[in-house]
Amino acid sequence: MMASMKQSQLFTKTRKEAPRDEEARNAQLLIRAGFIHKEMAGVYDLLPLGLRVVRKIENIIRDEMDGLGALEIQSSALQKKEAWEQSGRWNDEIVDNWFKTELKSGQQLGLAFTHEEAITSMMKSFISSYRDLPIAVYDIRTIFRNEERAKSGLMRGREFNWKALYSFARSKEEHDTFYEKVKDAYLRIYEKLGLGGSTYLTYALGGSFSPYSHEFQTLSEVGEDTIYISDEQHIAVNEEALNEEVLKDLSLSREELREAKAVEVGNIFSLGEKFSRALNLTFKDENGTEQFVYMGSYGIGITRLVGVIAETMSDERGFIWPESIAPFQVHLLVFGENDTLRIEAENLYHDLKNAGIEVLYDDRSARPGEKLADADLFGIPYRVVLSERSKEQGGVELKERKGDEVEYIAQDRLLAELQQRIETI
RNA sequence: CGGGAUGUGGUGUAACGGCUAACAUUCUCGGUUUGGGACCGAGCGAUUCCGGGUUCGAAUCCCGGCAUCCCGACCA
Repeated sequence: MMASMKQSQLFTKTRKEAPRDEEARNAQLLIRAGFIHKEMAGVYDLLPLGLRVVRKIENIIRDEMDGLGALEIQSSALQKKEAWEQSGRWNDEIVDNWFKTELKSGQQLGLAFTHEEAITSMMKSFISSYRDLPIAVYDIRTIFRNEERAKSGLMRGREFNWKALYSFARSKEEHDTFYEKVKDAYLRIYEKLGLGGSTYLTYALGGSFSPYSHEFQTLSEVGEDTIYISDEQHIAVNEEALNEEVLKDLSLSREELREAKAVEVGNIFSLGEKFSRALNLTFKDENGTEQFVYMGSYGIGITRLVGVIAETMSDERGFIWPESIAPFQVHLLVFGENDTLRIEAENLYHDLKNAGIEVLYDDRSARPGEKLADADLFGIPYRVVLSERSKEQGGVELKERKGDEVEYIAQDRLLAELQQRIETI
């Protein structure tokens, strides 16, 4: 992926009007700005700008996964039926959102919607002794879910990108320690994505070996979940798990909780021996006794995160991406066709680019109005304008997308100014 | 999967059962323009989702299918 580029190279186009077949704000804006293209209901192509956002989110996640000591792999999308039969999940009565297909030979295959079975099966090749553990592997890839009803743009698709982390431990204690570290890593991820304030560690049902599981919910009006928030502890309880037992466990009372709509942006599960028993993933302990591996799985819906962020970090003119995931850091615009200005803009572009700043340079011969409208729509954090007017004011104009303040600064000070402001991650 | 709505140039819309399916935008060409999606002129672009039916005549009415959106159900 190029760090910087000229806008004239961008083949996508912006639109003034949202397509009729999208009602969700996230999809309307992402399509208007040319970040995604709709293939069919619940299925979207990631275009250059959208892909850049996704890559940045992925890299934030990668850093945190690496920090946990997890190693990245790439799992296959085609999965064999046998592993799923061992866990009992091949049956459509149990899992109804499978996409299944078959080989020419007639052998049945599944299109991955999760990887507990596949990874557990795979790890049998690599785990045999307590010396091999603990292990954590993660995977960032496209998965498929045959949703009966796709909805809300990127929020609930049939094909989407996600990150899955699987952990393999010798004991519950070893697992629990790792689980807590993952919890913290997740919170740091949402923080880095600019969702820290609106994302809550949420207690939900579904824990195999505890009264509840943990999920991460981000406030949004388009959310499908209702959560009850404790502002004091910055945690929440999913409506489905709002019972006396859970409240007591968390030392919470109903009175201090407030209700809100939210989107599930991640979840973490202690799987215990559920899959290791089903697929017979074992290790020999120090005494030579065979034990089942204690597992955990941890997911983050990357595409859905793009949807949530698009939904919440935008105004009537377009996106307001946080610096950490904006497709570019700086949007450089030049107005008019004046040769001197054009040369200066070109030089500025190269200076910023060579300094390692990600610049989108609008070198098109479009009119100012169109360039400004596109800049607002794209939502790149810093907008730099070079024009006759800016020259009269002493150099270039600098404006942050999120604010209204316009500053004029000398061209030779621009780089230093930007370097000072732009967060380094 | 139950219910509702909608399908018309690339995009957004209009058109009483009746003229060559209209307007805006995009796009192409020429000209004038350059700080909030400019203006003038000339063009290109449609099997009105698909199939059947009613009618002298269907974008329009009826039936079936498909697609998309929304509500619900569902949702490791």
